[in-house]
Parts: sequence; C-alpha cells; structure tokens
Amino acid sequence: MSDETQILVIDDDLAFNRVLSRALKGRGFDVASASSAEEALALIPSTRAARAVLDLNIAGTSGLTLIAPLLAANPDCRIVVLTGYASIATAVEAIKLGATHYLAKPTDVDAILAAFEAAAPQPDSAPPSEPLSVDRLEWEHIQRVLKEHDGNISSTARALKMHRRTLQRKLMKKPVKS
Amino acid sequence: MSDETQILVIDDDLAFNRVLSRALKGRGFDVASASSAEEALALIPSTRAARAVLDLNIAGTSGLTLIAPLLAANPDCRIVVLTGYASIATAVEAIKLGATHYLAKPTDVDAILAAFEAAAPQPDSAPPSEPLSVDRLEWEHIQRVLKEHDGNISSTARALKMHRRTLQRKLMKKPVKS
DNA sequence: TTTGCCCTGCGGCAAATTGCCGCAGGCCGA
DNA sequence: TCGGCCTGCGGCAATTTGCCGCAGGGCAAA
Repeated sequence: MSDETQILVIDDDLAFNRVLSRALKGRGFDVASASSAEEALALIPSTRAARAVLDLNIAGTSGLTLIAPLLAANPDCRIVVLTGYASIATAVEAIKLGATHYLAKPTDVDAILAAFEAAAPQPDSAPPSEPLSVDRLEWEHIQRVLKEHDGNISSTARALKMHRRTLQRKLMKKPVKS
Repeated sequence: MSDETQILVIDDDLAFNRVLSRALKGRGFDVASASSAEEALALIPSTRAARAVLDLNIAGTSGLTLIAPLLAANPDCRIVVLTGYASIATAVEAIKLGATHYLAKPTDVDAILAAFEAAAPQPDSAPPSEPLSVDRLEWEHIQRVLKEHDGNISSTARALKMHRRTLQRKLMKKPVKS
C-alpha cells in the first residue's frame, strides 16, 4: 500500500520536516512537504493527500486550522497532529476537529505510521496509568486557561493569580516531561 | 419529561459524586447519579440523559465502555469524561469514541458545564467563570493522590514525582486557601 | 529478639524559581 | 497622536526547591 500512498508533511521546523520527509520517502511513500500554512493550503487541492502529518504550531498560526481544508479536499484523509507542547486540551480539540491521532514530539516514524493505521479504539484496553505529576497538571491547567483567554498571557496570569513574569517563564521553558 | 436538562453523573468516588450532583442540582439541573457501571447501565435506558459526566475509572473497568450505551440511548447526549489519571492517549481515545470533552480532575463545576457547551451551536459567550489558581489546583490534586495512597507521604511523593521533603513542606503550611 | 525495610519529621545548605521592579517596542482605538 | 494594554526580557532579593543526613517508630520475617 505504501507505493502510491501520498503523505503531506506540514511542519515549520525545517530540520524535523526534512528528516521526517526523507524517512517516509525511504519507506516508499510519495511525500509532499510544506513549512507554512500558505504553502500547505496551496498544496492541498492538488495533492488531495490520503495522509497528513501536521504540526500544531506552524509559524504563529495553529495547525488545527488546516484540518478542515485537508478534510475538505479528501474526506478520507487521515491526519496525525504532532506537537512539542502536547496538552490534553489541544489533543481534545484536534481530535474533535477531525484529526486521526495526536502525538507528542519527540516521536518516531514508526509511531506516526502506526497512528495512521490506528483503527477504532477498543473502549476497554486503556490502562489507568499513573496520576499526573503536579508539574504536568499545572501545565495542562495553564494551557486550558490560556486558551480560554485567547493566548493573552497577561490576563491569564491575572486569572491564575500568578505573576505575568512567572507565567511567561513557565511557558517559555516547559514542554514538560511526563 | 421534565423541562430541566437531565444530567447523569457516573463516578465511583462517592464524595466527589455527591458534591458534583449537589452542585449541579443547585444550578437547576435534573441529576441522576450512578457509582458503578452496572448502576449506570440500569439508568441509561430510562433516563436517556442529554448530558453525562463520566469517570474514566469506575471500579476497575473503564468508563469508556459506557460511552456507546449512552450514545445508543441518546445520540445527542453530550459526554464529559473526567479522570484523575489523565493522559493524552486516553483523552484521544475518549474523544474518538464520542465523548464531548475530557477533563482532568481536580476540576470544578464551571469547567464541566463549560465543557458541555464546548461543541454547542452557541456563537458567542465566553464563560467568564474563574479558573482555580494553580496553587489551589495543586492542593486539590495532592489531596486526591494522598488519599489514594492512604495518606502515605512517601509513596504519594513518588507518584507525583516530587520530592518527599517538598511534599512534606507543602502539606505542612497549606491548611487551605484559595 | 534481632534485623531490615519503609515511613515520618526535621535541620541545613546550595541551586533554582518566584515576586517585583523597570524599560522598550508593538498594536489599536479614541 | 496619545493613552492603554500586551509582550519580552534583564536584574535582583526573597522564597522555595532539591538533596543530603539523622533519629525514631512500626512491622514482619528470620
């Protein structure tokens, strides 16, 4: 199936984009890549890709805005959303918008390919795992509130009763480890 | 049939269940609650609730198994999945199975209600509900995990991936405050 | 009973994080 | 063009951590 399958890679991290594209090509996929929203929008109609790897943060705008165009061009397109700043809130949003899967960077090609193939999940298999670390919880909460405030750091800090400077610093350096 | 919106609360944490149910009732909702999968399954056909709050971990089994029955009884039912053991993987799964939203405990009634409305055809209105401060959230979370570990500080610290000494100090000086 | 193991409190100290300035620059509506 | 609000960031001082170590208390197997 890989011979003719076309994959659209959309990520403004050029290094990552190049590495991923090459890896996918090496596995026999027909890869097209874009590093900006505009570039992606230009490619979508002509490629009508069956698969897409989409970065959540593309040069300022949200990669999520590209989900609709992708699906419009090809309703069967399977979209894996990738991000270095994973949070449950954005994951939920991505899936609701029609993404097939959501992965946190760093990840690898195999995981991405597996995500494409992910069938309908079985309700039961999910193990409870462990409670969130406080850091993780804080991160999730901040992300939620931040989104509620349309990314406005100052008002988020006010709502959270924390210092703007502190919020800034947390956002700056916390891709968060689980 | 009542003209109030009916909400089904499914959570085996009795304290949480009771608090949440009461809070929802106080806001004028018609609340039914269940604390086990069986109980929930028994309630679903008769209530055909329009809203459901569903804990991910119900006495051993996964709350996700209840999504299908809920939607079968009422395809328009909006389901918010709640869990103290949040992870992106389970969030993705829940949404794909048809949940409306996915929240990590601890959370508050406002957040839950906002989650219900998330996909609503409501054009405007940003819920001005005030989020918990990060400190407060942290405190709630710590208390929850602590209880889960029967008050064992050492193992709680391990689960939370924080230093035992730090946990100790936090517990010592934080009787509670918002 | 002795030996281990794990848990709790707490002191102390270096390292990291906050709280709290202030400043420059950008964007926007009056 | 002014005033208001937002963002980034430098630079401290004040706190809060992370990370020892030590003493003492249950508890269960040896």
